[in-house]
Formats: sequence, C-alpha cells, structure tokens
Amino acid sequence: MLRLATWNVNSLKARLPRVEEWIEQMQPDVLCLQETKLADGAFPALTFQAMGYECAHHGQGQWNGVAILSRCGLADVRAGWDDGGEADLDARLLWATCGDLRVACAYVPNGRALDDDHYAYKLRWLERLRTALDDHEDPSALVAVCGDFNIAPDDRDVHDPAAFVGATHVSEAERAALTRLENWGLADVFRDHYDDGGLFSWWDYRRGDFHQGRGMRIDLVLTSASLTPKARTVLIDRNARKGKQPSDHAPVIVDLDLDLDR
DNA sequence: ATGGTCGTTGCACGA
Repeated sequence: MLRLATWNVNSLKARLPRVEEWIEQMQPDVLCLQETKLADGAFPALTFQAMGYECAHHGQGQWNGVAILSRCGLADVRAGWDDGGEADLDARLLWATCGDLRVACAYVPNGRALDDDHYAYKLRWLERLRTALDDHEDPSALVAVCGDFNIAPDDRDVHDPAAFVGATHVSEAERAALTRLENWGLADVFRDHYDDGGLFSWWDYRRGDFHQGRGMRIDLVLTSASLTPKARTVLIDRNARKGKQPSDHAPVIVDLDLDLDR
C-alpha cells in the first residue's frame, strides 16, 4: 500500500512542528505540500531526510512554494512550466516520479475575484497545466495530480452555494477548466468514494468557520484511469485542522494499492 | 457589526 497525501500548510516555517507531528502519526509515503512560503535555501530538507524522506522543493520565499516528499523514490523532478511560454513568476508547480507513481504538486492561483487580473491568470494557469499533461505525461500511466486547486468542483463542495454566487472558486469557467483537466484522463478520486456534501478541506480562520462547518473542498487528488481503481481509502484528515496553530487546510490522504518496491 | 484571522513583512496585503 502506498499512502499519498496533499496538504496546503500555509507557511512551512510556521507549520513545521505540526507537519512533523502529522508525518509521524500518518506516515505518508508521498506528501505534496503547498504554500511553503520558503526560498529553496530555507527548505528544511534535513529535517525530512532524518524522517526518511527525499525532498524536492520549488520555492520563491514569502509566497507560494510547493514541495514533494517521498520515501519511495524521487526522480524526474520538473519545476514550473516547460512549454516555451513565458516564465511563471510564482512557484506553484512541481512534478516527481515516486516509485511507479508520477506525481504533480500544484498550487493553483486563488483568482481573488472574477474581475481581477489574477482570475484570468488562474484560468490561463489551469490551461497550461492541461498542456503540460498533454506534452509530458502518459494518460495510461499511474498519475496523480495533487494540490490546492482553489476550485470547489460542485455545489456539494461549498457550505452555502447561495453565498458564493458571483465569487471565485465556484464559477462556471473555473469548473470548466477543472473538467478540461479531468478530460485528459483524471478523476477526482474523493468523489469516487463519497457522494456526500459538507465534506471540506479548507475553512477560513475567521468567524469560527471551522467549528461552524463553513468550509469548501478545494484540495483535490486527481488520479489517472489506471490509478483510480487502486484507491482503497480516501479521507480528509480534519483532525489536522484542530488544535494549536493549524493550517487553514486539512490534508487529503489516498491509500493506493501499489507496491512500494521498485 | 459589511468585520471577524492568519500568514507574510514591516505599519499593508494576500488568502
């Protein structure tokens, strides 16, 4: 069994004690982190190495930053875009091969508001991710695209859809961009296991939203057709959102029926 | 009550 997880930690510097504790408890084999908010030189690689993980980090400091930790191999690392287009100033995308699994760690732009330039950047970014899949990846392989998508795939993934009319994360264009990614040959593996709404991965720090159940499911694991049926258990670890100094996101865990030997 | 909290950095802004 291979335990794959993804977690937006909202600053790895602020979150390192919680992340270390969580790794000890949950023992992921592959862990994708978003919003490390660290420069590459500040990434605590030795800490994770001491816990048995190889690491790749693509960071810029202050904002963004993505990492992949693996204790089942780490090869063919690629950071950002390789499409001949303009460089992305934001560190939001990292790829690695971990054993038999091709993994992407994505921190999709927030979008801010429908009329904001950042929203157009978000849609372009998602289209570029589809292009990266077309250009570099094999849809028949074992592929997992993990991360904070900043998109609630449907209204079950929002605590109050009426409150989000006209807002980012739920717009038709964002959801269509996600569908276009899925049309490459990926499935939202959480939805393969649960039909229920009200199961969220992010809650605003304000207003006691976590304890009031006001959240969204925006952290996703998209699995290729050969990988999807290998998922034995999918869960959002909302316990990680409790307690002192939590991230505003909870980790998503997928246990995959894959051999760890290579 | 048209805010509320965190993170960054540095007294503002992003999420």
